Amino acid sequence: MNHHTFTALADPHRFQIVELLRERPHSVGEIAERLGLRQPQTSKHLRVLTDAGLVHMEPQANRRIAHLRPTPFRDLDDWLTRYRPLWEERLDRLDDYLRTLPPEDPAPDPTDPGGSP
Amino acid sequence: MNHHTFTALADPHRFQIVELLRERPHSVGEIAERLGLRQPQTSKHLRVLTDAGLVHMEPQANRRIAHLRPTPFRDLDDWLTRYRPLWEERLDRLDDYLRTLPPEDPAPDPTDPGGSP
DNA sequence: AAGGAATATTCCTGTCAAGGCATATAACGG
DNA sequence: CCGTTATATGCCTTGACAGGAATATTCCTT
Repeated sequence: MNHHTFTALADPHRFQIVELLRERPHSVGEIAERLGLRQPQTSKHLRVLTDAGLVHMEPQANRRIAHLRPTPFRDLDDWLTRYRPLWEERLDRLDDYLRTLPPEDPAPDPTDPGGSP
Repeated sequence: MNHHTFTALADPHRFQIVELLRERPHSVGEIAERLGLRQPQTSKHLRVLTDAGLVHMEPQANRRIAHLRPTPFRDLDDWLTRYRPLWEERLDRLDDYLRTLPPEDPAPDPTDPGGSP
């Protein structure tokens, strides 16, 4: 996993673009309009996504159509595979998992000076 | 998917921490030592990871043990599910996929004005 | 060739995040 | 209580990045 994939997806607008492209390819203008972005920022975001390998721009006449590229998502899925035991074997070590939950009893506020006359 | 997950994983050091915690929980000092980080930055990164919900800190005597929390990874996996058709149905629309690859034959440069004396 | 539409690039600015360093806090051993 | 270990926090500086506005580029149409 190269961190550029995460960097690209970390920006909310870029994430929206990716979600939009999941349905079908869109032109730059379409993306800008449907997401309420300005055209220059849309182009910039698409450049980041392209450099990260998430998106491929296909010139088509006057426009440029943004496609999602499968590879990085597959890589992400492969990477996640090594984390699946975390929640799939959860039942085998439930006690371990329970320790990741906050305790039930309301612990006294640690910011409270505690001086209760 | 909240973008904090991606933001947390976008930093190479934090990513390394997560990869380290995948094996087993580690204390702050262990993480700092094994990754060659300074202790304060390690604490800061762990705070970011904790705020993003990726990590749970469990006090244990003098130390604080960092555990990986399964939920965000599962969320990531669920989110990715909607993208799996991208590469799994690739064969059904191979032509569409091929268009995301650069052309094999050195096509004439479209920016070339074409004037060949 | 000219005008227009679609997109990219540049410059600017504000914001935010990461590392370095010093220091504060917390829990342990004696 | 004191010193030590483990960790957190605060302050500072620097670099990256996102958005805004203007402008450049590319391609189409006529």
